[in-house]
Amino acid sequence: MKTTTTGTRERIVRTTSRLLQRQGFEGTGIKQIAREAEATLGSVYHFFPGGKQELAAEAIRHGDQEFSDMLREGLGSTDDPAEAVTACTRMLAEALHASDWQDGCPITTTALETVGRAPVIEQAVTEAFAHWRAIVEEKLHGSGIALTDARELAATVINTLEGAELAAQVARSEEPLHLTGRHLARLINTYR
Amino acid sequence: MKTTTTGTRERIVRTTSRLLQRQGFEGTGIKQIAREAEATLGSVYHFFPGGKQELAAEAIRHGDQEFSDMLREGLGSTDDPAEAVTACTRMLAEALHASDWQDGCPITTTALETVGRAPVIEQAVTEAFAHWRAIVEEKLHGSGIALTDARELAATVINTLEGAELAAQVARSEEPLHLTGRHLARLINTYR
DNA sequence: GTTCGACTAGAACGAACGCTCTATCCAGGG
DNA sequence: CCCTGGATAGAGCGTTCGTTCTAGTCGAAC
Repeated sequence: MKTTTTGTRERIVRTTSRLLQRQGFEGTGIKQIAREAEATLGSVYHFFPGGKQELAAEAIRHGDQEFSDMLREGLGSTDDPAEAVTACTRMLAEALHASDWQDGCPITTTALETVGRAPVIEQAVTEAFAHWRAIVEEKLHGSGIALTDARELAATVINTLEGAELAAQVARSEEPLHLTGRHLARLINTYR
Repeated sequence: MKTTTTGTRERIVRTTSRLLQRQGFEGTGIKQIAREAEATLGSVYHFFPGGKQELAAEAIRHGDQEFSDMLREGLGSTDDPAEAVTACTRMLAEALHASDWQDGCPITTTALETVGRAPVIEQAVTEAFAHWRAIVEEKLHGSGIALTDARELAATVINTLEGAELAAQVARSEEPLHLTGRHLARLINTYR
């Protein structure tokens, strides 16, 4: 049955995504993935014959979608681009706090662990960052900011969100994210 | 002889620091550390009876010092605080490029992998971030920026540097760091 | 009713993991 | 000359790693 099929595959991907987010690539074992996804090793290698790397790449793409959705929701909450970005920091802070500071960026840890040594994963990471930048860029440009400025700002917004989320996770505090929201808003407003 | 003693210990710490920077905590084995530091397993456990975690914490403190020195050097290169920060991004970009995009922030990967699960390491990470913020804060405040503003800006400067370095590493390009330098300078200048 | 392919199931492989343990080395003090 | 204790050396512990492989289940197609 198709339903069961895609069900198992998706369960594996989602579980992998969550585990990579929380414990990274090297800290997550395939057997643990199978166990927590309630699948067997055979199933995992059936769906992902490329092994751990292929599975991780797919999980990164899943995390990409997840984060993209959140960005779109936050950015869509208001017309003002500066306020829209702070809405994103607020959402990130809430989600991070709610997960007891466990769920930071879904791909950062894996990205850092595999940079320069796992091309399949690296490409998924590169694409994810490009997607996120594009989403922010579109919002900023649509709010009247010149295209080049919007593109550059978008890159800095994403990078700063990454850094702030790391800081918030380590400090177990929403403050770094809220502060980042204020500073990014201030920076954006210098372009209008 | 004392020289030999401290020599071995320090060789182990430096090697661990470099390996954690490049492959993270979970991706680095104690036997690999011993091999590359030209020490034996016995020596490693002699100096670090707390095992891998104690060794990692010590390596984090070493990376803390390393990064602190670089911050001080970059920030000291000019009086203007905005220019001083871009000097740091320039130094980071050069170092990252020179290492073939391998040597990013010395502690980020390990910090993310162990957050919430290895208190000894977490504390070393927390202290490192605090040191770095303090260094930047002192520079900004010394340049005439109000204390509260300087403190907040310092936090954002460090967080943004972290995010930009990650982006530069993934993209194998100095551009994210240079761009961040420009944006941080712009943000800082709004406070004067 | 049989054949087939997608999927499940888990035993087994060699290698590596963190760590413990005993043995040895060797300089300085008695 | 022996003794002591910091430092070195590495075999070996039990466990887990990623992966491979064979066997079995089961619905659909002919």
